[in-house]
Amino acid sequence: MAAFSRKERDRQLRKADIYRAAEHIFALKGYHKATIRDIAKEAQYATGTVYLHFKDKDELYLSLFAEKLKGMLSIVESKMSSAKDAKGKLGIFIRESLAYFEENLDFFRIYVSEAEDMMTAEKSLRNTPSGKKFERYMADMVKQAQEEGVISRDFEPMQVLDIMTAILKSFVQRWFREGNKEKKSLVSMSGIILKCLLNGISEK
Amino acid sequence: MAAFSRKERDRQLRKADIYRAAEHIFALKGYHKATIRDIAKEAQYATGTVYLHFKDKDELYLSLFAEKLKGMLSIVESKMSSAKDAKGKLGIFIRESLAYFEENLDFFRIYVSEAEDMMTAEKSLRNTPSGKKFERYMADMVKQAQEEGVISRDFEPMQVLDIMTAILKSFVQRWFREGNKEKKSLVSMSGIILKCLLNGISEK
DNA sequence: ATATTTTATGAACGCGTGTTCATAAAATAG
DNA sequence: CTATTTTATGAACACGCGTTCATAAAATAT
Repeated sequence: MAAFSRKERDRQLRKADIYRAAEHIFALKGYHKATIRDIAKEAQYATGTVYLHFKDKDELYLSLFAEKLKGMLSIVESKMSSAKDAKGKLGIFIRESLAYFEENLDFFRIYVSEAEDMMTAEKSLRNTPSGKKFERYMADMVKQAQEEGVISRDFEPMQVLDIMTAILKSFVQRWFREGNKEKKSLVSMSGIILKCLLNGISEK
Repeated sequence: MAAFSRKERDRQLRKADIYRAAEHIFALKGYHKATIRDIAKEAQYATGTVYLHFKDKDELYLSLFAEKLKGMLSIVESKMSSAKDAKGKLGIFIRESLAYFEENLDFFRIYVSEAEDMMTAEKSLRNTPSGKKFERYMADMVKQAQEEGVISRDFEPMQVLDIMTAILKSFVQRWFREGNKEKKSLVSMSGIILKCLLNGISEK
């Protein structure tokens, strides 16, 4: 029993080594460009050893991801419970999530941009004449809105674009996920999206 | 001259065939899982023919992406010019973007989730006990907030989570992009993020 | 009709990488 | 100390896929 327990502990240590290495390599190169060889080398094991602990690359990645996120959720949730009203909880959720990100920067680079290679597409547009032109146009629009007192000056114009894009994407994603193609058109959601963007999720 | 022009036209037609096929296949399988063979087959050409029109897979993907987005931007921009104030422009931006998405569904499935295979990570959490538990916890928090009159009932609880995540991600992404690790901590942005989420980008 | 140039074809090549497995090393048991 | 079981190793294998290229077909010119 004691023997088993030590062996098991050893096993866990090895697994943790590999986890750490995987975290680092995945964060550095993204899922596709990270190789098992990379990870094994970083952990100072031979390639095959990784397979003594994980069924395959997918399992390694997914379990790593799940583990991290689980850790974050449990911390965030426990901190949230100290607030009594929902607004307080919301604030804590945001602050504690950010704190956890900051303590696990390596990892959350994955979360923020899985498949960062593909982002080239969006980036490449930003370097294109028509892309730059559009960005300028939008930035000007935002500045105008700020002068008109419609948009707060707390945000930089480019940041407003980021936020707009993020919210838009989130609604479209949700729409795809629900297969709403029959029920409701995307365009019909314009109103609520605009409201969400301008006034946030708060009442009134 | 006429001969040249017809040849050129033919060439463009072929290229368009391949574009269409690529759009379809990329949208269906994502960048990595889509193969040149797939695309060629869909376009009813031989594999090698694709390379008569595009240097490599990357160029095909990037130019497709740039072309589509360019088209969208020019339409959206032209429609926006008909509004005089910034708020009107904003509304048009959102509506026309959505309309363009809807007319190019195949393609925008790419845009919305490049590398959709990787999303498995986030999804897999949603199927995990602790993930489900957390979702319930957050949903309850949102409901509570709605009862307290803090969050509008216009949004479903789950949708609020989506929006929160999207905004959070957008801020973190920006932070990474700017390499602000020295200047400012992530946590210090909690306030503005909460404000953005609750009250949107509008003044006051 | 024949020769010449252009375009299309898809089998073959090269390479990267996930995964396995025969072999060696280490740990444990007797 | 020897035998046996467990664990580690990394070369070899398998496979998918981007890319090329010798060959064939089609188009064009003579």
